[in-house]
Amino acid sequence: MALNSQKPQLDPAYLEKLQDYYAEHKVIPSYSVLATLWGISAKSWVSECVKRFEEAGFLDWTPDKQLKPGARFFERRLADSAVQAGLPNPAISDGYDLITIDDYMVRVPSRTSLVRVKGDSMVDAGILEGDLLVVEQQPNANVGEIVVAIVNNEFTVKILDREKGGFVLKPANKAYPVIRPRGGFEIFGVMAGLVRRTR
Amino acid sequence: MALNSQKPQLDPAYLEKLQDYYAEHKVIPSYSVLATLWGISAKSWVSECVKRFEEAGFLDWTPDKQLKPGARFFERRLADSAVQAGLPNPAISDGYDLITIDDYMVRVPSRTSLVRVKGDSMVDAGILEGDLLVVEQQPNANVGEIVVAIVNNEFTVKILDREKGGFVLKPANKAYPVIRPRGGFEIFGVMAGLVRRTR
DNA sequence: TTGACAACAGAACGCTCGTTCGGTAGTTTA
DNA sequence: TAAACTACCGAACGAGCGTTCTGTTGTCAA
Repeated sequence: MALNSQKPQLDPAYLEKLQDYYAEHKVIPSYSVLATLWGISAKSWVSECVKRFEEAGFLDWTPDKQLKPGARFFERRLADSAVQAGLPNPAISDGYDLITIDDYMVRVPSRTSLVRVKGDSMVDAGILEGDLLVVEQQPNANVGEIVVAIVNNEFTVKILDREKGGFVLKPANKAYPVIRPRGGFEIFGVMAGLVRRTR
Repeated sequence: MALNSQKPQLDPAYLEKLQDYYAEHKVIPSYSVLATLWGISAKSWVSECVKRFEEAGFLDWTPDKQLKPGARFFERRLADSAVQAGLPNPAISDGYDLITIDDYMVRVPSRTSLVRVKGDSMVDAGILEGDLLVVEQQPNANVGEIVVAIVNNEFTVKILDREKGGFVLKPANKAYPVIRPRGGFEIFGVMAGLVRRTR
């Protein structure tokens, strides 16, 4: 006989609408607003759906019994290069990996900060003006790493290298010279990643 | 003793506690929880403080009269290029830092997915192999935009362009040819940003 | 010394919240 | 064909919500 282990179905469209609402307002609405959002006219059914999302990890509760986004709420679909014919199906977690961008980028939140890139001295490393560099703050780095250094009281992004005279900062752009600051320089942190918004 | 200004004073410590609470739970709590959080025992006073934060732009209301983070709620120091004495300026600068990178990158969660970049055909646009492209799914795009297209059942990232024969896909790398697929191609979405991890 | 004012406390109130329970229509299962 | 299940609707209810109004205390300027 068929085992009745199938999980209650949850509507992906509901989750998407909630995520879009949250993206706009940064808050989880009340059940009656959720009802309107989802096109449902009974709060009792909203309650049931919320329970399912809760069990699936998309919603959670604060210690004060307030509804809040769950651990999986901010997951993004990672679409793979190989795609089956036609549109990828909208089903949750079907042929996709799910990650959150923050978890992906930030390993040590307390030491991680963002630095906006100025200039084009690192274009050959794929770092463009306006990009946000994810930087792990630390006072030293290895040769070859991309570092954010403080030179003349300004942040500068360069590749750390060594010459006979000591450490130098190499740009990734032939149009710029190697920087050899008198009296050395201070390392603010090491590049751990970058984020760029183009739209 | 510190002088009070003429404007109603708002306690920065209150805002910080709220921001910490929000960072943990991703939700604005109720007035009674706020009272506990702030060490206040009267909801009436919480109401007063909320009004001040609202006037200052740190809090706001949804169309459904629910309290939500305001425009300045996520305002933080962004490590700016101009830095003094080794430490970022503690004063609020013109830049915004974000609580989550996810917020920065994703505007429409339901239509946003991630695609890993293969190959180096877009290096001149600062898009390297292994980068994660943030893609807003939509079936069409404008000429000049960077799109993710489906060619031969595979994702490919290129610049959309137009020739007399119709739409074509241009790489951003002189070593690669322009792609003119027979029978056209399908557009999966438009690039909205990218994230790269280098460590 | 008085009086204005800012920073709270506390109670009272109407309204909205989420829960519960009972009902119905359509679809499977046996 | 009947029982079981799923997906919803609708009313009722008590608890908690945010507002408002009335104190109380401390500080400072006149």
